[in-house]
Amino acid sequence: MRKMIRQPTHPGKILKEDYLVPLSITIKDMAEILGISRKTLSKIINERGSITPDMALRLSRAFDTSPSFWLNLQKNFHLWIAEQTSNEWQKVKPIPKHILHPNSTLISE
Amino acid sequence: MRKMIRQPTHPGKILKEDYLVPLSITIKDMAEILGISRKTLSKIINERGSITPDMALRLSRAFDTSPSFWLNLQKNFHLWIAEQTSNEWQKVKPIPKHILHPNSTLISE
DNA sequence: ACAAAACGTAACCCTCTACGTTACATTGTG
DNA sequence: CACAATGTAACGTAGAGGGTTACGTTTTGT
Repeated sequence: MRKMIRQPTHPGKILKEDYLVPLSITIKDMAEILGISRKTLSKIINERGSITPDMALRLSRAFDTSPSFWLNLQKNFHLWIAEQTSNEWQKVKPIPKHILHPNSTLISE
Repeated sequence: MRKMIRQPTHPGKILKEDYLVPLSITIKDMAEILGISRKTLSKIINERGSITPDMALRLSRAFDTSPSFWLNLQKNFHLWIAEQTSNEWQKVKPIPKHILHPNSTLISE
C-alpha cells in the first residue's frame, strides 16, 4: 500500500468524467435515475459531497459496477483529507515491534 | 467482488481478538496509546462505534498496519448494514447495457 | 436571439454519527 | 475485600448527509 502523495481523485469527478459525460446523461436525469435530489448529486459531482454506502449501492445498480468501487474511491479521498487535516494521529507512538511480533526470527530461551 | 452473504466481521472484533487479547493490552491502555477516550474505544470494541479515517490512521501507527486495512473492514461492515437496512437502492433501474457499452461486439448500422 | 432546461449554490431544517465527559453498576483479580 | 477494568447510559457539541425552496447563471434548442 503506497502512501498517497497527492489528492486522490474525488468519486464525483469519476462519476462525471467517466460516466455522465460519455453517456450524455445530465445531472438532473442521473439524480432521477438514482432516486435522489438534484441537489445531493450536484454536491457529489462538485466535490462537496461524498459517496455513502447507500449511494454506492445506487450507483452500482445504475452502472453495473461494484459498490466497493465507489466506496474505495471515497475511502481514499477521506483518508487523504484526514492525513492532511489533523496531526493528532501522528502523535500515536507505535507499539515496539518486538512486542507486536514476539519470537519472529529469534529463538527465545 | 463476491456478494456478502453474512455480516462481515466488525473492525472492533478484529482489534480485540487479533491485537488486544494476544498482546494483553487493556482497552484502557489502548485508548491512551491511541490518544482517545476509553469510552470511544469501548464503543468500537463492542461494535457500537466505527472506524473513522482518523481512527484508522491512529491504529495504523500503533500496529504498523495500513490505514486501509482498518477502513476496508469498516467499509465492508457499513456496506452490509446499508444493504440490509434500506430497500430504496434496489429500486434504482440499471441503465441498459447497450447504452453503457455502445458498440461492444455488435456492429452498429 | 430568446425562451426553456440545466446548473451551481446558499440558506434552513432534520436526523444521525462521532467524541468527550461524568456517573454508576458490574466484573475481574491480586 | 479493595481496586482496576469494563460496559453503559445520559448529555452536550460538532459536523455530515439529505431534502426543500429559492435565486442567479449557463447551456441548449428552436
